[in-house]
Amino acid sequence: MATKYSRQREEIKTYLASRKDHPTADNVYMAIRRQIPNISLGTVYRNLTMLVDAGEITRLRVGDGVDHFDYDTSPHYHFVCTECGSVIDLDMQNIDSILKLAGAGFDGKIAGHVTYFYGVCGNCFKKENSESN
Amino acid sequence: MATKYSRQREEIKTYLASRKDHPTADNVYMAIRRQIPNISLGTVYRNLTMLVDAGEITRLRVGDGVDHFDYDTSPHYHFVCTECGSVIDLDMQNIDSILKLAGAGFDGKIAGHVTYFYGVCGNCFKKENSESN
DNA sequence: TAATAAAACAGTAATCATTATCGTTTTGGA
DNA sequence: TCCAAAACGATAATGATTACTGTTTTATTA
Repeated sequence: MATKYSRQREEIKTYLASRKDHPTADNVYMAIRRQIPNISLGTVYRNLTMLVDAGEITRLRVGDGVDHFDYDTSPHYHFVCTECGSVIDLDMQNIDSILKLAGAGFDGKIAGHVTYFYGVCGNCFKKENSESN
Repeated sequence: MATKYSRQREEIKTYLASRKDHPTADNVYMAIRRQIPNISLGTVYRNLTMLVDAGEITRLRVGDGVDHFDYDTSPHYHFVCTECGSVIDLDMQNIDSILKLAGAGFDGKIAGHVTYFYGVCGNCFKKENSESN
């Protein structure tokens, strides 16, 4: 029941805290192997799930078929580039007011919402306009 | 290149048009087998993807690990029940104004957004309150 | 109506992310 | 130091989806 220390979990937290892109389980696995070469992919998955359940990190599902993980658990929104797949934090005010709109005329209980934005990120847009076409 | 008629695809469209829940590929497969017993699951997947690409249906990703399909391609929002997993249409005004909020202070091009709501649906809420607990 | 090439099919194998299992190692309190 | 719980590494299993392959269907043309 009680959670015990593990070096693997600490390294995972440290790594996630150092990134503002939003690594996948495999990204984490590849990175941690530099510190702990024989870490198992299963260990990465298990610890990521533990940290999500403990509320220490957030699991992001942006429709690309792979889970991303975010050390920043404060409420904020994400942008997904349809060109390069990168997931970027957005600096925007919160839009929980849409919960009221959704709840009007609905007979269940709305607890929250998932929103992400998509389009072409600044980098890809620059690239497109500097190519010979 | 040209699309040819297929009875399988027609049955899939007819089935989807008849439902307002949001069937998965496997739901469609099970249902169509009553009409075409030896239809292949691969055929269902291939046709669903074709219909999505043609803009005749919409693919819904609500974070449960399975794609759902919607015959209604008009812009609208969905609610996902965290108890029973059902996906329900919401009757609410559009919230594309959040695109402006997201675009302010972002250097890329925002093309759209994905939003869904979650909580406990009316049915599950009723059940919870009629149980002896 | 017969010939034919493209499209679609059924059946099945492969892929990919994720979870489960299992025998071994580590942790932390007695 | 002892020991039970927790965590681990390695690997197998799962589940949704996609890819492959030889056969059948569609639709056009002779």
